[in-house]
Amino acid sequence: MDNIRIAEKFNHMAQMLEFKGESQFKTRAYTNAARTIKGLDEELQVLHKEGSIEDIPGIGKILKSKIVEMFETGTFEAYERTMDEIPAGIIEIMNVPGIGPKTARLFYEKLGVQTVDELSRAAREHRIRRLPRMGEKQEDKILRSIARQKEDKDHGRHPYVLAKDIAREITDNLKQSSDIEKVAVAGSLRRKQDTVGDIDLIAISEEPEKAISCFTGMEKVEEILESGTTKAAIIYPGNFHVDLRIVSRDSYGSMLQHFTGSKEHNIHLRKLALSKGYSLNEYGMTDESTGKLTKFSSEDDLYKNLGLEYLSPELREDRGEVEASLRGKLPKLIERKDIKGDFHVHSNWSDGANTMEELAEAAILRGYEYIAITDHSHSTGVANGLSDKRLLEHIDAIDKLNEKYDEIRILSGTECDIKADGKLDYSNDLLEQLDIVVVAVHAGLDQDRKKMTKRIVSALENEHVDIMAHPTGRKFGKRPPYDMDMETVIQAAKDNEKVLEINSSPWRLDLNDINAKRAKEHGVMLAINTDTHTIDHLDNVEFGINMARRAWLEPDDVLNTMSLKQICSRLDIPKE
DNA sequence: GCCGTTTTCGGCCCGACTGTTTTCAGTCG
Repeated sequence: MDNIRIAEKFNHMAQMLEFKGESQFKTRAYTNAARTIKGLDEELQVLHKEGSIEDIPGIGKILKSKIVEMFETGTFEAYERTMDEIPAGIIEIMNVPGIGPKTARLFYEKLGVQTVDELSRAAREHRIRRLPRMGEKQEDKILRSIARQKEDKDHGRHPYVLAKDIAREITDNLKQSSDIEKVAVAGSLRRKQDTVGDIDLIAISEEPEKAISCFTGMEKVEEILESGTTKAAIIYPGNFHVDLRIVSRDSYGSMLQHFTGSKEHNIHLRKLALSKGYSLNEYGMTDESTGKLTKFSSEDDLYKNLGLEYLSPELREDRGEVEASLRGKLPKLIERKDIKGDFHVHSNWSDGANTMEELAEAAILRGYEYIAITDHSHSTGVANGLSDKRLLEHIDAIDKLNEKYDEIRILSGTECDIKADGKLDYSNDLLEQLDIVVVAVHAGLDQDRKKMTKRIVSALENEHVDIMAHPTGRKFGKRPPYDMDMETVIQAAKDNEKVLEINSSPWRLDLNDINAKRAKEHGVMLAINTDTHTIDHLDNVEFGINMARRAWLEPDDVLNTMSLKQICSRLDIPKE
């Protein structure tokens, strides 16, 4: 049982308890514990051996005993008992937007509805409207929600890069309006999460109702979900749920902070405010004893008033950032200007679109000191992987290219396949001739956890290997991460002094923030690579940096912030 | 179910919008 699975069980338990009508505080305890566990830097199994599970905030005696029970049996008794009490489809019904535990329970008790399909039928047959507090509109709303959910394969989440473009289009549109003074992106998009559920925008306007109708009246709006005097929500093409909140100038800082979240971060701030005698909301801070409201026009002022250093949006996940800020121990997050090169780039020797020259020139344009050309190895036949003979020619071609350029050093490399048995695609004799060896898994992705973990670890034990590329193999909308034990892989990287990649492709972002943070905590270095296949991809480094910042990475945690000189000495590459 | 330099009991973040109501419960973020 790893942390992710334990967190999932607790989340599921919380939903079942909600349905049963248990105390909201009890269900919240499960939800909080699940969230905390997901963000842990250590496996609970390890913490258990150290006897420190109960030190985790939000986990007390009872939840600890359930975790231990899961180590032994894969589940816990209360969970199984609750599962028996509740029809399996109920949770799915609660996941339909607009339907919460109370409504799901009402449908179950009065109509016997146990699945989403049965709910759909009940709505079509107009049986819903006969229930208390239900009507025609509710039936419509439920049917639309179910339809939207069905056509949405990605469970309402969109890759950051797509959401960013949509947000740009909408904010550009709103800026045209004379009733809107300023528009800003908030929510998970501003926190630069790898995927975002919906797009949150805030706008300053002295004419809120005009601003709202400008938003809901945009040409491409597919559906208006809600439209009030200060807030509206729409569906935009591509199944994007977009929220807009209107704010006056003097509360802008409070509102931006509030709608940037995360929810958990905000809850933490409000508790902190309460402990100082203030109540915090999206309009400002109210002194509990005098009732006086202080508004904040900037986020900076708000954080200062709470006794905190300014927190970058990427950190606002309640993963220890508030405590770190109180102690003045916030990380100095990595920035794009810190990046001095790229270690994962493909040329037209394998499946890239550009020549080595074009790649070198593009890297020079971006101010890089070095770039590694890492074409595929022969097992990846579909990508025109290099045979042993072509790899030697590849090395020669790079040598020649280096004679041409003074501004940049081109490193000879490979993205070498880790075969199913953990052996590498090239012999050690060949690998030794390269400046840098990046390894990756591309085939045989359905191996079981044990095999996959062993396969990766044995590659990391090879003395010539430098970097493990896209370590979990996930691709948004295509495939989940392959099954492996991240704890063991991170430990192997540590023991063998290997670097783990943050792959910057917006469809991969692998490692993600949580795993990258774990790697850092274990003292493993990371590389932010782009996996470039056409020169434009070099700019995807922006997305990798987003992940790195969310993982609390500082320049010293990242290999490609080093100068060429430092890289040569670390990787044992001849200087000329 | 968790937690505690006011508390081992009694708290647990805060507000907008909708649909159905004639004052509010439910949901969401």
